[in-house]
This record gives sequence, C-alpha cells and structure tokens, in this order.
Amino acid sequence: MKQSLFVYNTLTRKKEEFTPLNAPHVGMYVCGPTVYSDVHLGNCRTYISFDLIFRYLNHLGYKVRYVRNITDAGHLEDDSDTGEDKISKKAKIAKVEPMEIAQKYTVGFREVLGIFNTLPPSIEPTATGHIIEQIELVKEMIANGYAYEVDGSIYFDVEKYNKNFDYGVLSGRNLEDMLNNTRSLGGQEEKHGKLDFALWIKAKPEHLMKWPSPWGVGFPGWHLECSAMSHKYLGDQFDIHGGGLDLVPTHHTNEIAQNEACFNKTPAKYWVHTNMLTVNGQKMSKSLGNSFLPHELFTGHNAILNKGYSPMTVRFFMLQAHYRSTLDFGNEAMEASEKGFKRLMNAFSLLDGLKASATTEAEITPLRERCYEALNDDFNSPVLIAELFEASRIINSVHDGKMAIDAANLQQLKDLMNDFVTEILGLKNEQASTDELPKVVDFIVNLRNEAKTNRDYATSDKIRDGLQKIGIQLKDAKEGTTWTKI
RNA sequence: GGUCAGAUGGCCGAGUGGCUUAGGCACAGGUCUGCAAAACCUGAUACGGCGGUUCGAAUCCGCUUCUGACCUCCA
Repeated sequence: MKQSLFVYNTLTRKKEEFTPLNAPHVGMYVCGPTVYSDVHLGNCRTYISFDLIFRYLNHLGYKVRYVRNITDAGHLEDDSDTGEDKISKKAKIAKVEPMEIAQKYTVGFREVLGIFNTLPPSIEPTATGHIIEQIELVKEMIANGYAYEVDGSIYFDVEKYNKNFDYGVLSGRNLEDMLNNTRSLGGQEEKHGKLDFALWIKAKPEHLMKWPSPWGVGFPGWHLECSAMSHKYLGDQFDIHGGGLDLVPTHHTNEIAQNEACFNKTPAKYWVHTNMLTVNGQKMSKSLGNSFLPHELFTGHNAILNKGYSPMTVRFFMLQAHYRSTLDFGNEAMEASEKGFKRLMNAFSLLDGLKASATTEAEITPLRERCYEALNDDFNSPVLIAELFEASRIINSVHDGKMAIDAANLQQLKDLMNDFVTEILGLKNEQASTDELPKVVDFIVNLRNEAKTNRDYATSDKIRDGLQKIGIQLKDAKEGTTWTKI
C-alpha cells in the first residue's frame, strides 16, 4: 500500500530506504538550542522541519522517541581553553544567575515553537542535568586513550582518533585538508593538535557555572552534552540524528568522534540536516545582524518587513520549500504564501458543507497515493502541498456544483485533508472567531440582502465595502452570501 | 586560499534523460455576477554560459561565470 520511505543521509550523501533499527520504535535526536538569547526565525525553520519529520513518522505508525536537548551550559565562545561559557558570560553582563538566563530563553523557545504549532519532543533534557553523564564519557575517552589532561582541562586527540576512525566521515573532508586549512587561533597552547577540542574546561575562580570533577572544578565542552544525552536516552545506536546543516563540520563531527571513542559505535544510522534560511541570499544569523525574531515577523515591526505575517503563514511558507534547500525570505514570497495558505484553508473550511452525489467525477485514492509518494521521497512537503492544492480545486469545484463526488470519495477527501494538512503538515486555521462574531456578521448580511432584494445597491455596496475595510469579505453566490475574514 | 553546495519563467519554489503539466503568487482572456469578490476554465513567460556524451539533456560529463555555506559561535 504505502511505498517505503526514503531519507537523505548526510553520511552517505544519498537517499536511503528508511529501516528502523528496532521497528516499530524509532529513536530521533535533534540538536536543540543554546539558551543564551532569543531564537530567531532561522532556528525555527530547523525545528519546524523536524516537526514535519516527527509528525510523518508518527503517522506511519512508528513509535518515535524524539529527544531534543536544551544546551544550558558548556557552549564555548571559541575552542581554546580561555573560552568562556556562553550562558555564564551573558549572566555576568546581565548580573543575574546563569540559570535565570537559561530559564528565560528556554521558556521563550518553547513558547515560540508552540506558536508555530510544533509538537513537543518526547524528552527535552538539559546539559546541566547531565553533568555526571558527561564526566563519565570523559573518563571513558581518557581510558580509551583518545583524551588527555592538561592542567585540569581535558582535550580530545583528533589525530590519534583518526588513526583508528575516520574523523571526517560526516563532513567528507580528510584530516590532512583540515589540518592545512584550519586557521590558527590564539590561546591554543595547551592542545597537542590544532584540531583537538575541549571536553572539559578548568574553571577560573570567577567562573559562575562550574562543577567538581576528577580533574578539578570545571565545566563541560560543547559537543559533549549531545553525546551524553543521546546515549542515555537512545542508546549506543539510534535511527535519526538531526540538526542544522551548519552543525555538520564541527558539532556533529565531534559528536560522532566522542561516541566512537567511548562506545566504538557510530551513534546514528541516518544523519538528517536542514538547510539555512537566508535573507537576500545570505544566511540569517545573529552575527550578521540580519536575523529577526518571530514576534517581529508576526507584528511586522522590523525594517525588512512590509507587514506582519501570521505564524501559520510562516509555517506554510517554510513547508513550501524542501528542508534541504536554502529558503530565501522576502516580502513578496511571504505575501504569496499568505494568499496560498488562505486558499488552502478556505477549501478546508468548505469541506464539511459539501454534498455527496450518486456518481463521482473525483477519485481520491490516486491523490492520496501521490501525497504519500511526495513525503516518502525525503519528506517532500512542497510536492505534497501541490497535491493538496489539487484537492482544494476538487473541493471548490464540488462546492460550486461544477463537479460531482460520491459519499465514499467525499469521506476520503475529508480524511486526506485531515491527515495531511492538520496532522502531518501541522497547519491549522487561524480564523479564530469569537462566538458572537458569526451571528453579528450574519445579521448584517441579512440586512444587506434585504437591501439587495429592494435593488438598493447603494446600501448593499456600502455594507459590503464597510465590512471589507474591517476585514470581513463577503462573497455572493447562488445559494446565498458567505463571508471570510481577510 | 581550501572543501562543499546551488544557479529553473515577473517573484517564491518542486522536479527530471524523451511521457501531459509541478504548485503557489502576480499577469492576460473567459464563465458566473446588478457590480464586485471568490471559485472554475484557458493562456503567456523557463531551466546561468560554452563544449561533450546520446537517437534525444534543462536533467549525465567537462570547463567557465556567478552566488552561498563551512573552515571561528551559529539551526
């Protein structure tokens, strides 16, 4: 019935058939945010993409354990031993407890993702909650000979690791190139090799976030928390490991090295990476200053924006591009998505009022097949959406009495829209109307119809134009007048 | 500089060795309508450049130009 799912694996640079290690269970780990500032729209794109993947795997009947971490410690400013914990740094500036910073941005992160209608992960573990597990991994790496101590800090020996493993498996680079092309950074005198990275960093006395360890008081390096938490909750090996494309060369490369060095096993079978959101062709990032926050997008309060766009419009906009392509943000594109999304939602809302006929001119089964085909081809949401516009066309035609559909196909059509629009794409109608509004509008529409019957078009047009200005659009049809919020 | 991606019609954005076209938005014509809107139907505009492979390439290969990402924190 359903064809098999193919997933693009960064490890092999090919689309591969998805076969879980322990079906029907699927383990998926996605690198979450470092909570030291607000999430911007580019971050959101990644989590919306994985939300689609999570939702589709669930739809297929898999029992998915979706782990997405919160990095609330250990994220270095740079990879030298003078590096400072990002959370800790921000806390000093703001004169608050580090955990206050982490809490603030964790709450903000969840709030924003909720607004985008993403499902919460199964487990959302924090780095600070897994210091012991991280220390255990460091011990293991030292015992296995892949890590060394220098004055209370522990580093990972990349060149030694590369003798037994392939450090560049994921990025496709070889060690020699990396060694030749890495820019030399300051403050690295403690490291044996220029690619070596910190696993545990000795804390200076004034450092705020620190924990005791066998090597003295310190804090964990970035990368380590993901190895510790993915291992704890998903085991030596799990199905999917995901994150933004920019994590491939450093974070995920080091994560794989840590896991291999500890357990002699590659952690994940499929590595899935989402592409960047760009603005005028450039990656949206905090350092470039071209990022903007979700609430700025909703309200339109940002110099790049002509106006605000609703959360579901933004979600729809993102799903209209494939997750592995860069997506360029622009006002024109957003306005196009806004209209397209309304078109889809309008069709969706007509669904319940459709009348079945004895015969049918619409066959829904092949349409459903094509929807599955789209998603099975590496979660191709843009193609799926194209099919859903075909479904919309059918709905509109049936509604206009231009096409007949029988009861069986009508039910299939309803199921199709529910499954793919609501459940899998996670889109919902935002035309939240209060209880009174429909009654009020209906009342006014009746008044207008009286005027129309009396051929008092001046009055009827005045009513229609007035409502239009308020944001309610009337549509006259043979069966009567309908209305939508614009 | 090194490594890796990508260049598709007015815009966004899929796809692909030939089959009938992605799709959305915008545009033009039509149906419907008191007029409009919506909806439906029809239409136009395309695959960066130069070579090569092939019966046939926008799709494969080579070169070239441009853009971006990573190599430093980044989803």
